[in-house]
Amino acid sequence: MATVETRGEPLSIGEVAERTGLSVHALRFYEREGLLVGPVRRTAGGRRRYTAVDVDWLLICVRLRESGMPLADLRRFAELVRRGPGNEAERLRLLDAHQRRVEAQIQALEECRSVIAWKVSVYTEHLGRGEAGGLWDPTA
Amino acid sequence: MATVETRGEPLSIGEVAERTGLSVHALRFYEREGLLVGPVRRTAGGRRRYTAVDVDWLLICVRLRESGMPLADLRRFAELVRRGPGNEAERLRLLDAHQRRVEAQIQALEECRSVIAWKVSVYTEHLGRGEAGGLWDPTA
DNA sequence: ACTTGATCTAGACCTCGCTCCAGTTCCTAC
DNA sequence: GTAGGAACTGGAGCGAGGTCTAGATCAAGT
Repeated sequence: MATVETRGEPLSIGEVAERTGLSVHALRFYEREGLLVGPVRRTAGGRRRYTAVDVDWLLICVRLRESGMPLADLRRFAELVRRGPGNEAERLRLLDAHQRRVEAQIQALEECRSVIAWKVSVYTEHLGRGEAGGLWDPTA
Repeated sequence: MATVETRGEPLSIGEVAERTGLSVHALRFYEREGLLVGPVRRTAGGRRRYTAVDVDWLLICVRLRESGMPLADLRRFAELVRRGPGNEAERLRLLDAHQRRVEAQIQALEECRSVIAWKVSVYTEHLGRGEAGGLWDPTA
């Protein structure tokens, strides 16, 4: 996948924040919450050093979150991955279920869009007619 | 619009809850928050009696909320409508801005969907090959 | 009359997903 | 060696959007 150019050098939390769009706070929070697959490496001084793999995982997390997967599910998924091979079927079920939810979401949004578009057109037309009052108001 | 068959008879809060999908609690909450266009009528005994117009407005609210409009914006919109004619341009701006957000949202979701679909296909293929381990794991 | 169930109000409480703070330590540059 | 910025931990706080409780009232059925 290699979605992000990291040239093998580990990244600081700030750099990862930039690359993923998550805040530094959120990154630490995700870690505390067990949303990462492995423990993040540390420098001698205790600072986090993220690898490209960490970042790729985070980018997936971001997509899953963006599409409304709750942190709890994300955590379950991370656990499965952490446990290693053997549970791929379960991971697939999880993803698949989420995919369906996303599709439902898109459809719902499209319905909303058309309702809104209709309303927008009602107003546009009304204004186009030069404020000719009388627009059926309470719900318009 | 007449999205809902009400035959002119006012409805109780429970009936409106059924028709709009909002909970009875949420309906009272919305009212307190000034999200309705007019004050809801009451029976002698103090119970709310919703008209078809109220319900239509609520159905629009539901769509706007479903598509992520914050309650604050919904309140602003309700206020504009409450104030009566003359501010249609502002109402339009509000709706139009929201419409754009919805479109952006749909696009974002579609990107998420395709990322997820890709991941689903990785797993499906992997499982299809009969558990032939070696799936690049940490992010898979 | 009595039971049952829906509604009423005011306000406390809840979940989610961060965000921010305090106080400290690390590191880089001058 | 010192200043200044980034990162560290643990825990408190927050905003959104409801949800729920308590205790009372209303209304319909038997």
